[in-house]
Amino acid sequence: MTTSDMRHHGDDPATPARLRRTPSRLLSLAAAHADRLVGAGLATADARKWHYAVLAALQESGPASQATLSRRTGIYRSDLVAVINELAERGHVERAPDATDRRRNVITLTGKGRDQLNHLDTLLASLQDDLLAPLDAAEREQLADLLTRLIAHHSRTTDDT
Amino acid sequence: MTTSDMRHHGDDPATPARLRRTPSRLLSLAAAHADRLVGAGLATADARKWHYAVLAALQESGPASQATLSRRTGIYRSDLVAVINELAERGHVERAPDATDRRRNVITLTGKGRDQLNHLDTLLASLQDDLLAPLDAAEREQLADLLTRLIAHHSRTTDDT
DNA sequence: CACCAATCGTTAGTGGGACAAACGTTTATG
DNA sequence: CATAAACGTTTGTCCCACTAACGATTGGTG
Repeated sequence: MTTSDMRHHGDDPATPARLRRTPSRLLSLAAAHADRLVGAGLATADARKWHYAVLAALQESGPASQATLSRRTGIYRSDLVAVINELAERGHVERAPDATDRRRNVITLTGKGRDQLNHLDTLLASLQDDLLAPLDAAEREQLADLLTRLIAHHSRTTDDT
Repeated sequence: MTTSDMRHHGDDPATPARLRRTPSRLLSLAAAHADRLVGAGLATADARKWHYAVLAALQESGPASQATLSRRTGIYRSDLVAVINELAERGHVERAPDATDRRRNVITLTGKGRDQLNHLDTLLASLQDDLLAPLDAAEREQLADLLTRLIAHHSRTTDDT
């Protein structure tokens, strides 16, 4: 096999013009590249991106219930169960019933979890740098800004209080 | 249920600062919004995004084998089988054995397929417009440019000829 | 206080997307 | 002619987003 069996789904020879510059497609492709990149990087540290999200949330706001973590990280509470399980297995987090509200579990960051978080912080920083390699500082700012605005706009769906 | 059972995974109250501006996360979120938006829109027309990709490829370059379509659209050849099945069911495409190379199937766009493509073209255009609503023309250009460069950069992986 | 609604953690399941592996068939090449 | 490669297909894996339902618990209202 000279040419890789299937190339990394990058941009191919004769991609239809209509697809080539479709914004939603560009977003998907870029996100896919980003996901593969950070996914592979985090796998190095026996972690997935949700692990990082939970650890970061715990450090920044202290112990929390799973429901709270779900809101803070955007992880569905259904999926959070598995994430907490994995983190608990690795000793990065502790799950204990909440004495004051027995419906809840209190999730606490352990010392080992804090170490892991520090590790992931530096790892993530270098991965983001790889990801944005072709862009200079100003362009990185621009991209972050544009994406943030897109997201903010589309987050306003079915809003009620 | 006053507040939706689970909000659309948009940006939540107290998202950790570290996550808030992480480029890979912004990309994923924006892509997710985009995917949901166009996915829902295309569902209206009983289509998925890969349908559009295949139809566009066929119209722009004429009848092709599945392998060729795979290269042009970036769909894995394994997954393309189902896409072609769906398009064939709907009569948008015809699958016939290639007389000159009996390993291949020749996929041909039908009249009905061309109609559907036209429909999807206008539909897609309006969806892209919804997606980019918060950005002006110059910013849309910028975004497309930045994403294109990111993608181009990361497509160069394991290159050999 | 009794009742009902809401919240929480959890299990199970759906559907899409990206991808690997293997297989039978067919074509190209040394 | 033998072997390698290409093609279409099936099957299966992994991750992500999301829905539905349940048992246990708590809070609010009449």
